[in-house]
Amino acid sequence: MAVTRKPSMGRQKIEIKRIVKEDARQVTFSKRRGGVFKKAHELSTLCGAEIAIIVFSPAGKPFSFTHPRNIIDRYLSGNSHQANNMSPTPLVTDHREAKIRELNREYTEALHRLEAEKKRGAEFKKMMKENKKQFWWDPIDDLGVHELEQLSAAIDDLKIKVADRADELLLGSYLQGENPGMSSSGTSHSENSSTITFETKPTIIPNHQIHTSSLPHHHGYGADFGLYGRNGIY
Amino acid sequence: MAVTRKPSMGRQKIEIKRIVKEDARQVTFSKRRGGVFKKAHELSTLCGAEIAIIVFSPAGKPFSFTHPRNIIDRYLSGNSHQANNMSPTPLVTDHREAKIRELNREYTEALHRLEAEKKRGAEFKKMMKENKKQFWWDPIDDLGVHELEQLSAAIDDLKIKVADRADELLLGSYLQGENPGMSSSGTSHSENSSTITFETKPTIIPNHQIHTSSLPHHHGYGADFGLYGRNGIY
DNA sequence: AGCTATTGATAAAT
DNA sequence: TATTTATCAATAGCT
Repeated sequence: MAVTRKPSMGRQKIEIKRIVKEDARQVTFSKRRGGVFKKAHELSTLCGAEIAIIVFSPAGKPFSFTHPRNIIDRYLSGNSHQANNMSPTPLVTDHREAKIRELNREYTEALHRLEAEKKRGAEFKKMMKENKKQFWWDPIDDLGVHELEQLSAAIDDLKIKVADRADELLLGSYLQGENPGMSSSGTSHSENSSTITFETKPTIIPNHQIHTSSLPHHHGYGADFGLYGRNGIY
Repeated sequence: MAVTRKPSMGRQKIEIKRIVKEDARQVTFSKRRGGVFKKAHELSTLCGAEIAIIVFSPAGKPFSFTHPRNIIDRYLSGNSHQANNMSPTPLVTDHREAKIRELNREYTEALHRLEAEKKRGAEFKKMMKENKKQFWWDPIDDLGVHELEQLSAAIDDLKIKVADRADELLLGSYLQGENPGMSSSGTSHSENSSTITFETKPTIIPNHQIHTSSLPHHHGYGADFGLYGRNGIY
């Protein structure tokens, strides 16, 4: 029954000017943000370039992409503490570090929750799998991969966000002339992180290398730029 | 002269992996850098989003793009002076690059797998829909997606919460020695006014100019960017 | 979220 | 490094 035709206008040319319709703007933001991040990833991969991007959605939500990821871990791991004895403002520094610890706690908590959610997801898939015999083909393992990808991206986002902010805080007190020295280089201690799955390592506070994830978000080293959060400084 | 016209192969599909040929890599970098910047510009213009990008060419030259222009500057002008004369440590750099390649490989691999999985998943869904009557239960449209969506929502909440908290911390610590009369109580989101909001307060002095090197700078769109050179933070 | 028709980006070749 | 061409890839408008 050739009922409704669905030719779709396809892509139409648009002018590059603010999209007025709130709804469409948000949608476009999401789509294009992904596009920019993807392009950034390709650029860094193809050319071995280091790149970092931070973008705030029209609603003020922060997103970031960096490649490669790194450095932040060291700051979070606590290596920087030794340098504090010559910080310009001990009180402020202490205060900041307290904040950071608190942040880490929240972060860890969040990761734990995510871990739980993840388990639930696994259970679900397992359940599904038990019924696979009824199908001529078993798609179970593949289903949800797309969703999981999103999950992974979300987790990475979270990690980066926290890391970035914490890093910013640290930089303020850490940069006052000091040499990190870092004798123990953070080696990839990761148990061969699988590709797609999300590795949630609830370990940020300890003093050693930590999380590594593999999807879209990474943090660059050296080129760290900090900036005020979405609410600016007002 | 009607020479044999060689219509050019036109664009060919390429794999996202490090381009070995030095020249080609540099050319691609230039082209794609421009592409990414353009995309960033469009994103910010279309959606009123704020964005900052910093990228180092394979040769180590820094490029940047930001919109609005001064987000980064504000941060750097207040904190970063003197941050860049630290040891670059070539050894570390080499190690880093190796690490980068490894990450890239894993990432690309992951993407490929995801793409394949997605495709298979889609086909399966389609097939299922056509034959769903044959099964005692249709897991595709119900469970899987629904569950995962909830999960995703939960994650979003966490992300927002943590990000908000981080912002609050950042703001708080920063203001400590600057503007004590600032209350962060109702800093939250206003339903709308998604316009660019980063202006408002030029806090801190335009100490300005950290070291922008001799940037072969941007695409002309947005702005400039300060940063700690790639060796800055070590 | 998925789908197409189009526009836009760009690998090759010059 | 810039231009041109032929394709590939991103995405606007819908559902």
